[in-house]
Amino acid sequence: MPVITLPDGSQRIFDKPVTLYEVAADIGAGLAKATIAGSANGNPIDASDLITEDSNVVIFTSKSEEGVEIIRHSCAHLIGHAVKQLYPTAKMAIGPVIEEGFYYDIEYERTFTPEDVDKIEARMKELINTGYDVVKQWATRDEAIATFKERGESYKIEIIEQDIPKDQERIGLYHHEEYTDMCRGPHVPNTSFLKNFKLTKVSGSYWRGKAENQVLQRIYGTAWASKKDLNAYVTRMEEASKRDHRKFGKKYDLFHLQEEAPGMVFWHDKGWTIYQTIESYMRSKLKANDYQEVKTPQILDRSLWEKSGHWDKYAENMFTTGSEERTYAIKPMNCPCHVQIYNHGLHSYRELPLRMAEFGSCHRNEASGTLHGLMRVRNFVQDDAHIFCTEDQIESEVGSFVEFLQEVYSDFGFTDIEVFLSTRPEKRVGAESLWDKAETSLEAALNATGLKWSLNAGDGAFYGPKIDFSLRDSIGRSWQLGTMQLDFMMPDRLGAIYVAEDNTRKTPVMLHRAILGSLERFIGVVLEHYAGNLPTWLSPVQIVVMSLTDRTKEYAREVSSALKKQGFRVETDLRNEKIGFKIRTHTLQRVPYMLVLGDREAEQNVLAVRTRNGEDLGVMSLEDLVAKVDQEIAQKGKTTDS
RNA sequence: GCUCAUAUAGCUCAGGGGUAGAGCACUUCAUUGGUAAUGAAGAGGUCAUCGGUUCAAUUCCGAUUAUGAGCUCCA
Repeated sequence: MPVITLPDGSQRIFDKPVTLYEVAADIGAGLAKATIAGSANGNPIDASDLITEDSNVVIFTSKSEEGVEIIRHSCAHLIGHAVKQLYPTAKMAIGPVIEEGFYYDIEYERTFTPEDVDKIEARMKELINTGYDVVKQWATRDEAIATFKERGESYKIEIIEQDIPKDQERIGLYHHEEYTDMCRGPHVPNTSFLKNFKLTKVSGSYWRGKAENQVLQRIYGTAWASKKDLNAYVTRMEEASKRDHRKFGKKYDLFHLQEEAPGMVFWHDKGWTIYQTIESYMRSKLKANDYQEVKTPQILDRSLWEKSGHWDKYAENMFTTGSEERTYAIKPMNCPCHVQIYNHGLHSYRELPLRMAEFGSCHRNEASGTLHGLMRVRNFVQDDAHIFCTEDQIESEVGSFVEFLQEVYSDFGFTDIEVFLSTRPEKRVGAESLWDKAETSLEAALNATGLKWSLNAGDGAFYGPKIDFSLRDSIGRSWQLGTMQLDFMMPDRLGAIYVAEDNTRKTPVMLHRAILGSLERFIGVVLEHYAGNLPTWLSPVQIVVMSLTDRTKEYAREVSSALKKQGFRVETDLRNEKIGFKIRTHTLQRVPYMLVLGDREAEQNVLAVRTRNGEDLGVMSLEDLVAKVDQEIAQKGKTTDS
């Protein structure tokens, strides 16, 4: 006699065990038809599963997040059905759901080509159109093993033997006509729920993600509740690839990378202008927030890195070099250097917190396969700083840092910030008790800021736990930029001390912090965020002055030099070309303001102003333009211009 | 680093066992124009690097380097 309680609190009483589907049908025929799966007392169940006891039941349709996730999971199974029909010798490994989609890892004697993927997708569509029922069957371990043995699915057997807990007796098998897959489920009851999918790519992967294992082929796909959602996803992906910062790097002549310096950027004039604009902005912000700025060496003797712990825990990421039988490391971080500066002279507690910033060039030997444009490089500069303080000051330092960070992000047009707390990783230095203390105090400081945060267990730095700040860009992608890392280890290892109020010598706490992270990466993020339309304060060229005919060349030169004197970044286009051509060129280069100077303007000593968005601002005086652009620059990224 | 793919002019790309082509950009000439492409001519490439096969390799094969996608989100 199960009593079913629905999310709205209403109850339905049945005189015998019922399936989820029957519960839905009892509520309404429409709901029954839309039912994908559900949950009973919080446990996900299939539509065909029997509910035997009193339960709180939730029904998932394609309108719920759970429903969409199940659709994706079932699509993965459908890859299996199609692949086994087309390529009977393939072996299916695992087919999980990922963010916005799914994949299936498959072993096959040759690599799948894009044509194969097209074929698989076409077969999947055919199978969906037949609208067959997915039949679930509970099996014992032995039955499941026998089933997969018969089918030659060795990966499935390995999963049963190695991954499914020994005390779990029931295993869910899902029959897609002649194809059978194993899953904890739940799954859709019929393939007609799977219409809105698309296979996206194929790539290599390893069984269980380990490089020493069998190489598998991974077919990726995406699936959605409706055609509209699917199309929106496809558009979003296209939009993201249009925004690729590497394209902008070439198109706007900002930077390049070349074979001889993998992962290290050649900044061209225009890219370097953006870089310097950001760096000097940060410099002024740091001054305003009571940071001192320093500069330290790039190459230091191995002994220092041994003391700091880097040589031990970070060796594979460090470049080394030698001279006269000494070994040096090229610095991957600035922190040990900052402790050296701190250690010159004796500090009183009265001097703390002492905030030390450096735009120091660091090198990290990232694995070659991970390099990616400006986003993942081997040589970069962070807006790095270390705060030496007492334990009591941690909370207020974290608090003022968060304020500082929010201010900076909003100047770049970012408002959507996510916060993560990362705790002790496997590879670490320092006693457990110190880690306990560090994690507790960082968490307390984080709570005091009132920010919402989530836990990222095991993701801390080797010397301490950290808070990471991610932000979402204009198309919803998340980028981890800012960080605040608490370090009880390094000051002690490198002998930093201060004289406390009671005249004893104590070890300060060190906070490693950055707001933009690597400037290289940050510029990549900003370029993609604005889709190349940098706000005027960041634009490498802010105004272009164009002569209409050779008669107005001289006037154009005068205007141009007057604007340069005002501090604007100005280009002068005196080429013997038609004005339409010049406008096109500079519009495509996304220059915010274009000045057309013909005889009329020269006579009246005015400027005809046009924007990169095709807007004609009409005629104005030089003073008016200066005021307008100055005001826009002062607003930084908080403009609505795009 | 590993798997797969890619590498041709400054850029975007076509081509193919007998040493290469387009568009844009560049240079020159004509044109002096009013808000997203004036016309004509010209110049420009050791076809990533190093080997192998071949009468002959940019093309086929191998290695190297770089680049791209992926390699974590567990049946």
